[in-house]
Amino acid sequence: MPRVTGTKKAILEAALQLAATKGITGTTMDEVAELAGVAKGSVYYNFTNKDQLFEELMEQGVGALAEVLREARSGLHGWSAIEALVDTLLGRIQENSALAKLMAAEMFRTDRAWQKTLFALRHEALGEFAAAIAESAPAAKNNGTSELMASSVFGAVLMGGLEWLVFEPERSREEVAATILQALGGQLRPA
Amino acid sequence: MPRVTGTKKAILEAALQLAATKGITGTTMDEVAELAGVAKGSVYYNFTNKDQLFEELMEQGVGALAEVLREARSGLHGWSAIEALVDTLLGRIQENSALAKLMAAEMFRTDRAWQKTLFALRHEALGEFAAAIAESAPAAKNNGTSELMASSVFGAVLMGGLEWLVFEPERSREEVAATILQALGGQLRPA
DNA sequence: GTCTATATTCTGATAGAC
DNA sequence: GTCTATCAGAATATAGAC
Repeated sequence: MPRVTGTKKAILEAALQLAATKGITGTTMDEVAELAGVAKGSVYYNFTNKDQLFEELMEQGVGALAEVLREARSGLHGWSAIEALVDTLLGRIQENSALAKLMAAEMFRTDRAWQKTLFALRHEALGEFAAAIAESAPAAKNNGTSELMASSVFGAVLMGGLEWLVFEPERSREEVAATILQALGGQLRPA
Repeated sequence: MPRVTGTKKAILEAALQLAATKGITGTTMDEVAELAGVAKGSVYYNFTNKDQLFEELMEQGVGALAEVLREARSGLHGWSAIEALVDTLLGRIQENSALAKLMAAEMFRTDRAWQKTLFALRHEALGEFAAAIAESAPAAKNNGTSELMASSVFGAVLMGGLEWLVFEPERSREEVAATILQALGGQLRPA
């Protein structure tokens, strides 16, 4: 994947920022062009149509996330791997909250043109969590619930992270990471 | 809150089903009218405009959820209360997956006309989780992270529940509830 | 209360000059 | 590669008959 620069990059960035607050359907190509500082014709020169623009956006974003998670887990095992994944995911949510909002909104949509592409990348990103969970909780591995549990853990970090950034931004990242890990680490259940 | 019946009810139900798959912005008033089996004029007779229709929809849905959670927790404490809340929320997600999808998509939008209304109800629903968590994890209560932890737990159930309904519908509800509770109950962390 | 018909605005997309 | 101008269709909302 060659890195995107120049006009194309500006358009993708503008589209991401707009879609994070207004949603994809609520974002118009006119707005994208204006925020990117180019004419609408240039948007259509770089992307076939609106669907293709947002497909490429999601593909790049989720693809990069999956790669970062893979690196974060490499060499680690069990609870340490889960800690690293949670911390890394939270970091990505902080640095790219626009993409996080977009993912939360799009993750369970089943009517998109790019559904298949997104599903594959989603599966890849969740797979990192599932693998770490299978190591840490053998019971989950045996009855095949690793992926389901991975979704729960991912959801905990995503919702917790967005709660932080949107409603309690005064907290430190360390505090938020620790809080989420406590919720997942059995602190809720008495010994 | 008087229960809504007849035409108004049909319109709200149609709007919910459509918005669950196409999103609110992607749902047109023509489609709502058609699915509800009424003319568009009747939609505008019952609701001032599109925003007001969906505000009422979200208000009813999230309000009912908050009430159900309150009942589920009453009389219970500590981990038992959390178990009951998780199980009840999962049940609501199963029975009303359309609303669950809508909530996931709308929860962190900050540009909606009805943002304030939704925020208050969201806070109310999360408050049930936060209260149970404050009892169960005194540390969270002391440093004021109960609400943040509540968001994480809510996110775990919501994402886990939707993963189940959208991607692994062959599983039983009991199995899903147990899996999510394991993730939250410290099964991931070695003793 | 419900309908049909219509006004008006918005939006995705294209054509063609530079 | 980028721009301006423009079209065709869609979407919100209203008016007025029944």
